[in-house]
Amino acid sequence: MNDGFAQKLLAWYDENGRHDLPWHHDRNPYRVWVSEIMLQQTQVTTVIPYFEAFMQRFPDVKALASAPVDDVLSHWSGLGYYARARNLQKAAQQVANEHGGEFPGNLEQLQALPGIGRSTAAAILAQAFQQRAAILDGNVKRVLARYHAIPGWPGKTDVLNQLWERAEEHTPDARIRDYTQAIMDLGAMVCTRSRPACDNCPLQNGCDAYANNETSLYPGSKPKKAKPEKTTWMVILEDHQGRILLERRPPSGIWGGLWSLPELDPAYGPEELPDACEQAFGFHCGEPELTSGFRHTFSHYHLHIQPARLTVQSPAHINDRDSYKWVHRDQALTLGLPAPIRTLLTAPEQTLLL
DNA sequence: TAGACGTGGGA
DNA sequence: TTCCCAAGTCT
Repeated sequence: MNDGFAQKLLAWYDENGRHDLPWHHDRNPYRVWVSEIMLQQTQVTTVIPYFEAFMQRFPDVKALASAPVDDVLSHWSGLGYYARARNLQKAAQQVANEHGGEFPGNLEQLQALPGIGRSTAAAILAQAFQQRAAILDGNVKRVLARYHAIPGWPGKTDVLNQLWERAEEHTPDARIRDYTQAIMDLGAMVCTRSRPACDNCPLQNGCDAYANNETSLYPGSKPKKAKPEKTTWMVILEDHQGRILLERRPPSGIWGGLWSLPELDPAYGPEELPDACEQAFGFHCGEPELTSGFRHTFSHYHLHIQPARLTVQSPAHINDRDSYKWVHRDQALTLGLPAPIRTLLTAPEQTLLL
């Protein structure tokens, strides 16, 4: 399409875009890939320190492929969506073993790697290989939904298909790397979710939503549903050496693969916790110390985390050595922990008023 | 296809 | 306080 969309965007980008993000330096497929995975559903300012530390520890595909998975997860601790980290390493191993250590330079083979979908594959192609490919992230969805006044929530397939069609139309042959960055920058800096800066927008002339003074209607909002409330015991089991028991969470599900505090069924009453511990872990505990719990909000539900601290009375030995370990607090903080558990262990005064 | 999957910031 | 949602993908 030759309506000047890309040209206007590129001219704006040259003057106003973000040209100095960490992954813009030493640009290669590996760095571009890692940055794109980290940036999924995650804002730039959050990603930057994680990206820097990750690159220090895992400078190339080989380093990532051969690292212990716990090491990878510990560098992801606090970023969220931990399947991204597990898939990242799986993909690194596939690149190392099936592609001779070099990233494939086409859409199909990139998308075949775990964690890389249509948009991320296109972003890698554009940024690292300078090949024409259309991306469609949250920023681009917002820009295009407004520019073309496309109604409906982008979570619906037909809306999404319309957006992809427009994304493909506008994507130019030349300066694909800059264009890809430019349209994301416009969405992040000008065509923002609330109070877009239409006065500074290079696409104002031609924007259907602006023409009708209806920018707030696009993109259509997601249908709202009440979040369920869940409750759990999180037990802080402490042995006579001052170590606490950590449990490795199952590979799928919330906080998959991370180390965390053992959970106990919320149906147990406080006085039943010692027995419950004996049943679950095989050793006897003293009376629990209870504190006020706190609520943690996830995307799909609220979780009431009720901490209980118990001192282990009998000698502590756990059969499942792969899923449990005794560590001191300082050691625990070097592991991949869920953010609220990290807070609980780092700043107990905030949650544990003992 | 709808729901699962984290966390932090803005309104 | 509460809701929304951000460089999406997987099941």
